[in-house]
Amino acid sequence: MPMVRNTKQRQAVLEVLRGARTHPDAAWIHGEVRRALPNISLGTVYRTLDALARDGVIMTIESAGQATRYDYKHDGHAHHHAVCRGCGAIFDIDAALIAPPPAPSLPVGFQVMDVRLEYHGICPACASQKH
Amino acid sequence: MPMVRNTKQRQAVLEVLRGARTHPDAAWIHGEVRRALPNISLGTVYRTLDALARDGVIMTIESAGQATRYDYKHDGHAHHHAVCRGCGAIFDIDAALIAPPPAPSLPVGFQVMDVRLEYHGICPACASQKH
DNA sequence: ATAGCTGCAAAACGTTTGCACTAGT
DNA sequence: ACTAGTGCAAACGTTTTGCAGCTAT
Repeated sequence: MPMVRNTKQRQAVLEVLRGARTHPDAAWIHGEVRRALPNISLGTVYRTLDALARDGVIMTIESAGQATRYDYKHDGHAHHHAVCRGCGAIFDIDAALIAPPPAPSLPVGFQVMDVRLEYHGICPACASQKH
Repeated sequence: MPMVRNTKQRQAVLEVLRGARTHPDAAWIHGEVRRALPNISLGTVYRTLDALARDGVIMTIESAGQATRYDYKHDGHAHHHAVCRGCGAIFDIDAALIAPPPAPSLPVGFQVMDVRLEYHGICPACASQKH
């Protein structure tokens, strides 16, 4: 198995993600990390985010037709998301308010790494500007 | 409000989607629809899928780094998905086996159009070829 | 008649990758 | 020293879009 190195790029990306109050995409993260490491490349940001997601440190949120958003898993405090179909805004929902999903009939041998519950719809802001 | 036309392109795309036993992407759908309408363009397929998704007739499944998959909502027979992180394969899960999600603390005024529950992980095939 | 819809092709977009080099272990 | 990680830039695959012509209403 591969050894994982603790580079400043990885630290910086994680730091930005941990401090983010939103659910940023790779480009935004790149811009923020640049303030600490001006020469970091977007490619490295993607590679780092990929690794962090595979390690389960962060999670990804894919919205149709929009850039993938990334979400730091704060101290195992699980939460789900409400995704606006109009503007792509993402709202956090405390998982504690939702009953834990029961074990369903998954394919035999399927190893679950992540359960995600998403409410898709229209946020108030987008609903009001509709005609 | 915009009028929706019942073109043969739209009919054909819907027909293919209804008969699909898998969760195809736009390119596959395009190939299939071509058998009925050889001149239909990929752009039209995308525009049609977009409209159908907005109407709630079909749903989209976004996997990280892979093409968006489309899923016809058969007669309101709701189901959820298990998505393989390795190969992108999607397995259906009967929603009847899962407790109905309780009303959570959504943003005030948020109109829910779709609730999706996804189990992300590794399918048996991908797990066996790992070392 | 009049918009909506289409085909085409080009472009935009997010993301990945090959390479030579750097740096963590 | 060894090799994972990096910066750069080019390439990739998916999706969108401008436009002129077509077609359902």
